[in-house]
Amino acid sequence: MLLSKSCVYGLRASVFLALHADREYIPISEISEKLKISFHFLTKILQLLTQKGLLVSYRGPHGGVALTRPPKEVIIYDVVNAIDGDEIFTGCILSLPGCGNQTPCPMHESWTLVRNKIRTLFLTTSLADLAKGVKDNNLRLVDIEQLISAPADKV
Amino acid sequence: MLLSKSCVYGLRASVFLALHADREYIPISEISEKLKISFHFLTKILQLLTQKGLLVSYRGPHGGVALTRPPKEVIIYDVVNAIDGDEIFTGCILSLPGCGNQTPCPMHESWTLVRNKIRTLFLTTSLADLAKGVKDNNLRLVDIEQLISAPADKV
DNA sequence: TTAATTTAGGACAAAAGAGTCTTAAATATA
DNA sequence: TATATTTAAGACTCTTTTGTCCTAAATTAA
Ligand code: SF4
Ligand code: SF4
Repeated sequence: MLLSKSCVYGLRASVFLALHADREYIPISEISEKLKISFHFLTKILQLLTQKGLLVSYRGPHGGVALTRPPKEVIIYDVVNAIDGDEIFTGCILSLPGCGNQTPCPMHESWTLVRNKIRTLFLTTSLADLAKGVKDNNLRLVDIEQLISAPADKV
Repeated sequence: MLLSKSCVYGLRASVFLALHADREYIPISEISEKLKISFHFLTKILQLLTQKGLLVSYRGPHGGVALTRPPKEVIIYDVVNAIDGDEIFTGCILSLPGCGNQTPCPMHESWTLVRNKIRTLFLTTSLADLAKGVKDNNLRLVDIEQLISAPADKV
């Protein structure tokens, strides 16, 4: 997988939070139910995002998590970087440790070009962009088969 | 990692074989020593490439492995596809199973564009291209630190 | 024919990723 | 204060990936 499972779950949950940015804290249990992600696993991932400063959390009744910044200001680069690190944006294709621009491997130049496309995509896409796609075009964040079995729960 | 370890090792070994395409069968032990890859692990990977038809193998003294086709005709897409499958070329970024063009997620369009860049790079790069880079520009296939400790073994 | 070389194949172990579960701490409300 | 709600933290299990090791089969050469 290009992104780890944790990262994908973290991204989906972040978009969900962006879609509900008008509300107060949102309990992780609600996110996990709506997005069909294991509650405990998602909790761990969101704890990480909280530690990295992307989310704020609040314990107790009416508690939950919320985005620290408006969805427009949160680029998905930050979400990915917080969970998976920046290897996908800066790493190499042949994975030769210790190489650099002075002694690049045969794929360095062409790979760097493509890698920058990936980087740019993640740098220029915000949670608001993704949330807008979901709202405007009636898109979805959960598996289509799960949608079919419970269409009322569409997010 | 974008590509699995197995895939990276398989690619490096393939480029090594391209660099020695004029020779007969090359023992896996030689490849593993020159490229500092575990012999037994590399053997497994090259067995897979042999099963997929990218290499031919021959047992016994003077045996080893060799490319089935001239390096110019082997695109690295095929090597990656043989080892890691085509997920990197066809897979999605949010990993929602069961989605499609009819019901794309918010990142589908932009991601498809970037993904095609990756695909094109791997479709248009041959083992000969990589081997040429190694020969012409004095590049390398092994970790630079390993080079420093044994510069005579440079490949 | 015997010994040496080399790939084939599969069992096994270690490490990392993914996921589950339990307990503790914080908070709100009755 | 007591109880319910909710995140925090860490132990634990399961699966996949990565890597090691041993034996079998094919081939060459003495
Ligand atoms: S030279 Fe570039 S592509 Fe090649 S191994 Fe190094 S960072 Fe990766
Ligand atoms: S719509 Fe496209 S990018 Fe989105 S989950 Fe499906 S394949 Fe992936």
